[in-house]
Amino acid sequence: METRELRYFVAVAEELHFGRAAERLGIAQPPLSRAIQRLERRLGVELLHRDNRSVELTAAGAVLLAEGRAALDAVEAAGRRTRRAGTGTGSAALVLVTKAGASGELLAKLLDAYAAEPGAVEIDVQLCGIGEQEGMLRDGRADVALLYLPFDSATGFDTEVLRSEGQIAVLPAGHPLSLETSLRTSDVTGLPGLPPPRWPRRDGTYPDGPGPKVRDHTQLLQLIMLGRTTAIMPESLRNQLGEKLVAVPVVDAPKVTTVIAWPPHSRSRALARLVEVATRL
Amino acid sequence: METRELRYFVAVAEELHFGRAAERLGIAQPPLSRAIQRLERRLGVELLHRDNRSVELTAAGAVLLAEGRAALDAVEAAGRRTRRAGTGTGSAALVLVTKAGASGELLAKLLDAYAAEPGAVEIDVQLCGIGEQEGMLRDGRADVALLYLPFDSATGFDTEVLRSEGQIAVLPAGHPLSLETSLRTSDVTGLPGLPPPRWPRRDGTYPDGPGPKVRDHTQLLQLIMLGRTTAIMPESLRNQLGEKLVAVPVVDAPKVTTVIAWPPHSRSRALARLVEVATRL
DNA sequence: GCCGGTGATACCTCCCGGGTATCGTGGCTG
DNA sequence: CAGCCACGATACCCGGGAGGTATCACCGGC
Repeated sequence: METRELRYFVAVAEELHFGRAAERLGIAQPPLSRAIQRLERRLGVELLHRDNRSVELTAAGAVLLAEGRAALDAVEAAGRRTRRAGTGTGSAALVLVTKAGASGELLAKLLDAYAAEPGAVEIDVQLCGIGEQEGMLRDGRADVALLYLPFDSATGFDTEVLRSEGQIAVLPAGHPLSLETSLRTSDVTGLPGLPPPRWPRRDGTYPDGPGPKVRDHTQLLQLIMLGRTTAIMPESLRNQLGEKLVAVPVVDAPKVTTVIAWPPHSRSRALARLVEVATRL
Repeated sequence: METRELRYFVAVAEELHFGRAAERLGIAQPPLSRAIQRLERRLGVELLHRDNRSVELTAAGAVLLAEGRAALDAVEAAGRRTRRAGTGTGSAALVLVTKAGASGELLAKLLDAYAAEPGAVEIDVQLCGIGEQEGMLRDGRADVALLYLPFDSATGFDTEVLRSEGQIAVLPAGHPLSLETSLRTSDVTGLPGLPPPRWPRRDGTYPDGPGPKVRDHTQLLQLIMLGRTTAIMPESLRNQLGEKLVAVPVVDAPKVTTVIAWPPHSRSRALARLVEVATRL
């Protein structure tokens, strides 16, 4: 199976429409139809059910969509990482990705400690939005990531645990609950007039609900300050809170584990060193 | 990057010889040379250093070799799993792979429990040699595996722990140590006249050393019975020992953990059910 | 019944993958 | 030191297939 065929199939499977898929791929519709037919013939499997009015995935097609995406990511990663390894200054630079707005203190310590190592290479730190890190690691835009379980998913990566911490509720100063010394999750989520914030989904849309839409942490803190919402977050963010905000430990919230994650087949010397430094912190 | 180019590059990188690589690929040498040149030009990176007498990998080439193998496995997996999903009886059969000679008792319980579930699909059990399981899971020949840590590596897979057990030393009956109630690793490995067995490597060759070559567990037990070697193995294999063999716990040997492992992007209903049943055992 | 949208087919072109023949270059050997 | 040989690169040719345009076949809706 060639990657071109996979790309074509994934496009059609996502659009469920040959015309739009062809447009997205920058080719005409007939070659696309033929390519899919050939693919089906070669695999001996019906991938799409064409109903002369609508296109839908068969069970086999759903499998190929999931597996094909993963395979395309792997191919893309191979290209990107090779390019980076070759065009670099000789010693390949590493790309580390972490969530924008996450506690920078751990990252700063890691970068400092690594830079002090002999033979340290340049590390390119990329900040990205919620849930993007896994994709970047998978398709080669990044080599290593700091992930926060259980918010992020580290499935398919090798990981080392760096830190585990509790969570705090962030409340506007003066709120009745801000006088408590500890809270439970249910105390915070069910507050009348303080609905939980709504984070964007991967496709940029927001779930329905009464809470305010937020895109990042500063926005969120601002909204809490204004008394419009409240939130539960890792306790290492406590020192990023301003004057008007109060943090109260939430005893039954799940622990947040910070891990350093990398693709399992990585064999880079620099990466191994970075991970080693991280675990020694 | 097309998979054909990746296959070509991996062949050359493994052979470090264009002629042999071309032969292995079933094409002539000139097209192979051109394909590699084009790949290098497109990536803008030198992958191989041709010295008019020898071919060697550059740093970027080494990266592409590792990443390319992974990508090719992913593409192959996509094809195989799709084929299986389509040509099956409708409800896709799962392929479970485990080491030949491993304790079958846990597997039997798992298969029985799963078969009793409503909507259970047929499970094809494949036995394979040492260290082959990861490859089979990676390239789609299998969907799920029973792995034994720390012997096998589960990096890159999702896993659930099924069991953890100690290890025993297996000695010929009558051996002085067989009267002990517990041993340490160093008691067993340093025995004069009882060198540890040699297992084949992935390429079929054996490491050097005095011990006898073994291919599987029955062979190994036979050799222990003959007083030619001795071995340390998980205690669940105790009930496979015959008359002439004695098992003694090895207190400082690492615990052996049996896990069920599957590729992280699997979304199959049947697989999820199987894993759920396994964790309930 | 006509129209519009959709995927499939027919047919053409041209690029590129693959083949054979040959060259250029070094290392090895007699 | 000359000739040979091993090996990758180059030159040139051919055929298949990828991609384009024009058109058909089917069917739902007004």
